[in-house]
Amino acid sequence: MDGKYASILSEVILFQGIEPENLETLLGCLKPRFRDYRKNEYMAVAGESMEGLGILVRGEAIVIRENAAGNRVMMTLLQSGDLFGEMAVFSDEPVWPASVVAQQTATALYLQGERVLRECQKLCPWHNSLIRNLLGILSERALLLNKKVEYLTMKSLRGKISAFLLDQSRKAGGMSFTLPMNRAELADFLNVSRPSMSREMCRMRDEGVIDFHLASIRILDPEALKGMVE
Amino acid sequence: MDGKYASILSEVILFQGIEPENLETLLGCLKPRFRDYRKNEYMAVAGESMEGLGILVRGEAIVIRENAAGNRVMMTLLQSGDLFGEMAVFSDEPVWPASVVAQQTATALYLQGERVLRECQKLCPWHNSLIRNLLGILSERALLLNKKVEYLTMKSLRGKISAFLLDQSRKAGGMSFTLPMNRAELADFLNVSRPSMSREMCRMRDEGVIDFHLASIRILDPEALKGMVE
DNA sequence: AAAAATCGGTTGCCTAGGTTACCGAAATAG
DNA sequence: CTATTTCGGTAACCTAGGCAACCGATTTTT
Repeated sequence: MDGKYASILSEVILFQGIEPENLETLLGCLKPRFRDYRKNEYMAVAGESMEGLGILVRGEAIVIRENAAGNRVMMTLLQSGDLFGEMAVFSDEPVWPASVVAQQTATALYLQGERVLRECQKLCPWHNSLIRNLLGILSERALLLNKKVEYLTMKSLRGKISAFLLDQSRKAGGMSFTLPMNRAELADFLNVSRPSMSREMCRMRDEGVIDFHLASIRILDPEALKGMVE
Repeated sequence: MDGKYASILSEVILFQGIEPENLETLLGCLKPRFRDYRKNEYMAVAGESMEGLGILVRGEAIVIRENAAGNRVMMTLLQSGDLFGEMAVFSDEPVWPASVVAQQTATALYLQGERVLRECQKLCPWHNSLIRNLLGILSERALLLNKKVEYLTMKSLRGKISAFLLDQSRKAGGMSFTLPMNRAELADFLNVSRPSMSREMCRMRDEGVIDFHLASIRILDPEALKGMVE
């Protein structure tokens, strides 16, 4: 196995809890295929059948959705160490749900789904860690998507903002916290227009429910905010 | 192990590909906990930490989301043999993402996440099938949610309808197919109001893009429909 | 330091689609 | 066979929020 990417691979969440020396053995079992890409080259095309679970080990790539009309929407930015295709490999008919395009010269590694699932000849315990990690990753992904569906499902803009802020405050463990993204990104995440969101947030501030300055938010009236959800 | 539910358990997707006689042994390994519920009893409360992956083996239950204001939204109807909590058990902090309420006298079985992941003493090969099934189920769930996010993200009602119909026709493998749900349910799924959806669908029919009568749909101009996505 | 880009707030205008309410057809019950 | 319920379509009305366009404040580039 190419040792060039050892330091990156040991950082990959998929291999968490597996010591570097064991990782080498495990990779021997998994027999990954490496592939290099040029800038702007398609690493995966939505709808085509997939070879295996991808791990980006060098460079950057974007996950995009292209609709019939042809306009691209960037969904995720992949960086070195990130996984891609993890949702689709183990499904009934493994096809890429989105396209992946290299943003620079990049290298990816692919693990065949079958090889990941099959117990290796050596019955190595690391294989078990791998599957456990995979289940954890998929669970988190599904929960995140579930959360997103919740936000998107609310009919009122105020409801979306309130739900999001309450979740953030819960995560931060207090009434004051810093937003993890800027306004444009947040508006995009909640699937609303930035000016509308800005307008609504200011209204909420005028009403004394929240206070904020740029990315720092403070919830003044949590109960009122809860009442605004839905 | 209680053999009373053997016939139901062998039908559960989680145990697909495991022969009934082996299933018994496997269950011996997994040591599930059975629990009976009365009608309207809470089987799980959103936010509380969970004991394990649930399988409904008798009766019916609903998965509900209750917001701060207190109004309930039914998310899924669980029937005998259905899984619940599969997204959360293997995540970092396993808490119920939604509440589950028995609709009738019901029985559920819980599998501890740890016991599912841990290789059993007998190194049984069925354990492997179990994990493989689990990965498959989680993948499908995540993909479904992904699809739903796609629909919800479209800003125009026409876009949502078009995307949905194109997906359905792809699934059916032809330009004529039958909708899997009625108007109210479809409107709910796409998160729009029923009258608005009806209005838009009729417009699309007037324009000659689609034709329909109740649940049977026929796409007349696929290209035009694709152009309406996004 | 000047120029350019990024970011967040603000305004006015306008329309997509929500809401309510009603109707006829079909399915189901009694 | 009548009564009731469910389902889908229709119309009038109205508003939440999208859009475009601008501004001042920061930050980054050169």
